[in-house]
Amino acid sequence: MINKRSPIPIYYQLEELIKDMIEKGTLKKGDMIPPEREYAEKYEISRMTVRQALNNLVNDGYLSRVKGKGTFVENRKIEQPLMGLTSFTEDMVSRGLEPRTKLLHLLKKEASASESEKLKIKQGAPVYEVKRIRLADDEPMALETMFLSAELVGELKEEVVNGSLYQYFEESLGYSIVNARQGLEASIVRKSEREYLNVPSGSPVLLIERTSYLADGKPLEFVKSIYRADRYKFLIDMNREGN
Amino acid sequence: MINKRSPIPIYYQLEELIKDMIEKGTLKKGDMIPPEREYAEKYEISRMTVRQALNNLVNDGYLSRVKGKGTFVENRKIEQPLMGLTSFTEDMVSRGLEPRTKLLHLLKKEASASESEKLKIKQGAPVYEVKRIRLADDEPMALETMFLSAELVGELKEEVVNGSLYQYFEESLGYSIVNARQGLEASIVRKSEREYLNVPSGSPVLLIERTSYLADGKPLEFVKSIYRADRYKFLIDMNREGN
DNA sequence: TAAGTCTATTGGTCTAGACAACTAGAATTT
DNA sequence: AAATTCTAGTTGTCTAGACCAATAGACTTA
Repeated sequence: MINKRSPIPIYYQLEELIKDMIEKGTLKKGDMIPPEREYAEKYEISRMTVRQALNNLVNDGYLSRVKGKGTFVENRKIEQPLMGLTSFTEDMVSRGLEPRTKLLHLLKKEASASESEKLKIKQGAPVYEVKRIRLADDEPMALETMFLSAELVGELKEEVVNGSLYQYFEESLGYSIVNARQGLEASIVRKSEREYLNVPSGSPVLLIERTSYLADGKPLEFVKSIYRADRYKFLIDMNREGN
Repeated sequence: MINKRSPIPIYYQLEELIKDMIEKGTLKKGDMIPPEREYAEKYEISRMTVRQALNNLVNDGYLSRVKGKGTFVENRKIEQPLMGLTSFTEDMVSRGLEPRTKLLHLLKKEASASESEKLKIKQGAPVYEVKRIRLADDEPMALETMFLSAELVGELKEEVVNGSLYQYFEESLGYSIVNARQGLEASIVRKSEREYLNVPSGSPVLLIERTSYLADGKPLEFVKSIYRADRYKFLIDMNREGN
């Protein structure tokens, strides 16, 4: 449970413990969590330490406090990593659809002029081009072409490309996307795309281009996606913090 | 400076005190602020109380801490209006185009079921429906239909509707939009829209629906826009603060 | 019945320390 | 001169309390 002799701070251990329960659904939105004093007694730690853990979870949007009542589980939605920027996988799951990916090709090549410009690398530098069909409930949802600087991502194997690349970047490479720029426009499906998307000629599609940036400002990826308009609506919430 | 007998929490007083110095420029970016123990001694308060103040400022992006070195002033977050949410007028200007608006109609009516739901008002409550053609460099760019609760905006005159409504809301009514939810999808232009947008049959269009919320959570407006895909690309930047 | 009062429980603020971990520069040793 | 060690100063973690403020339900009173 909680290891007081661990070099990992107690408040952090408690934080992860509660966060897990929220993410696993043991604690649902609106539930009241045990009072601070109870945590303190149960784990034989100071209440201030409990509060440090809870404060962090409140700041991250997992919990909210009400004086005199208790501390309650919030909608995990707020914790979205980057507003409006979710991976296809997460996006589909949140819509109640089952995501799947079909790899069309994965190739390593020299960066073209436009690719090098987007990724801010030298022309001719090695890049990966990953082209995939994204399915939801086994029906094509989007056609996606992603460009990655080979220097940043190292060797890219087929197994990796079949899953969620974001997860791979975060968990295996330790990269964290902090900025993204997207462009969205409407268009008509091209002939070459029709066979992949399985739509009739003349169908509308949503073109999404995204460049994602790491903390140091380097672009990690450039992605062009073509979404079926009959199946996909791009949703985005925006807000500014108080003050 | 700091009043220990005030009902205002000490940590909050200290917070405001430091925040003021940052905003007034007494403390500049990169400056190291006095060590926690110094604040504690100077104001005769506990170091934990100082830390509570500093923690809040760190969370708000005013300060950053470096273990073993000190606490430093950060670049004060730029007060972005609302990421990705600019008025048509601002949007066009930033693209180097000259915005113009042509009013199609301005009418007051009773809210339909869907309108009342979007605006969170009672069905049958008075709403304004404003339908406008948005032009850029005198060429149609979008067709826009906006719904507003009459109770919130009071009387809406034609003169007002011909300019930037956002400006009117902010400056004349004192409303400030803090949240917005947008949905974007691709479609094919409808026959009824073609004459306004001046595009051939079968042309792709970008449908944008937006609901804007005030600080108290009330929706101020619900807007449906139809943009010409051949002229308009929706651009959005996203970022998350530190972490 | 209705209104007011008490009480237990909750989170909010605050103290006065302790020791750990990290940084940078000074002092020492090799 | 270079490498190592020491030291002062910083933030980070944690304790074991104290009292305040808000809530909700039980209880009392008019």
